[in-house]
Amino acid sequence: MGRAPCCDKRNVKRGPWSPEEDAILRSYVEMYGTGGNWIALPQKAGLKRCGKSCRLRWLNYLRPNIKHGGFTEEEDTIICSLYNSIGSRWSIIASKLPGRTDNDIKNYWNTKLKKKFTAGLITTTSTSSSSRIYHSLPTSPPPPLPLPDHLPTIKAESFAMPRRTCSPKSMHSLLICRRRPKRPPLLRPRSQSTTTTTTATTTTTTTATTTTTTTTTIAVAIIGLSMETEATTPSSSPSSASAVPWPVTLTAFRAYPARGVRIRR
DNA sequence: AAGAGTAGCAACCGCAGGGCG
DNA sequence: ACGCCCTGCGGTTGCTACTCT
Repeated sequence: MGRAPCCDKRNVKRGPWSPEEDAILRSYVEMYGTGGNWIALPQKAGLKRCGKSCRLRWLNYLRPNIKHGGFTEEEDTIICSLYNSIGSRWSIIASKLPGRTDNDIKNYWNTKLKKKFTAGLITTTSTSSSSRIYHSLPTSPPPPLPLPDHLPTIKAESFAMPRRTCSPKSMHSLLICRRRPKRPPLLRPRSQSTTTTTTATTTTTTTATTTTTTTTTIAVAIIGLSMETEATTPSSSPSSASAVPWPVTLTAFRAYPARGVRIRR
């Protein structure tokens, strides 16, 4: 039996978000919350968007406390250390960097940091033997290790998935396994979007969210690595996290030029 | 000045896995 | 126990802006 699509793609708008759509989504979520159902949200809010698209837009762009660009050297080091240790678990890495999204970190890594890291311009501060081993293979995550027979069930709150409880199997998958094989390239249709050009500025003061540092420690224990992540991620400690109210967030809307519609290959 | 090449990044996709009836 | 629904994740695409020739 095939999987039901998350939405009717014929009737949803795709492509870049317009400032108007952003405003609608922001005001709706701020007023009513997500209601625990992103699928139903766009209809309630009056948006012709897929629920997944709304969620993504909110999480990566509209949500308060989001920082864009301007990665500090300290953040670079944290990202590299964690990538060195756990590979491309962007959500986990993002949970260590308040105000950063996994998408942002992923993009930053792919476009800039990977090159700097491979060129040796950034060094991780981890001194464990395993980290040293993986440091020699900076572009690859650690290889999969055998799944132990008896693993405890662990609350996954610190994995930025508060609703979930990780079974040993899913924890293994989460930490080690590649999720899926590569799919063939696809030329996706892009929707046309409005041509409005608006610049808006949103100022948000924030209170830092305390992120526990147990995440990687647990992960490391499970996969049998002796990693000193705690020591390598100074900004992730609860005390320092709460002591650093990260700066005011400036959100500038981009211009949204019209784009052509492309046909799926 | 114009075209080609490259970088940056927002957004999309499909899948895995947990929740819940 | 089972199957559907929904969320979250990581990989990828493709458009825009920038740089180079």
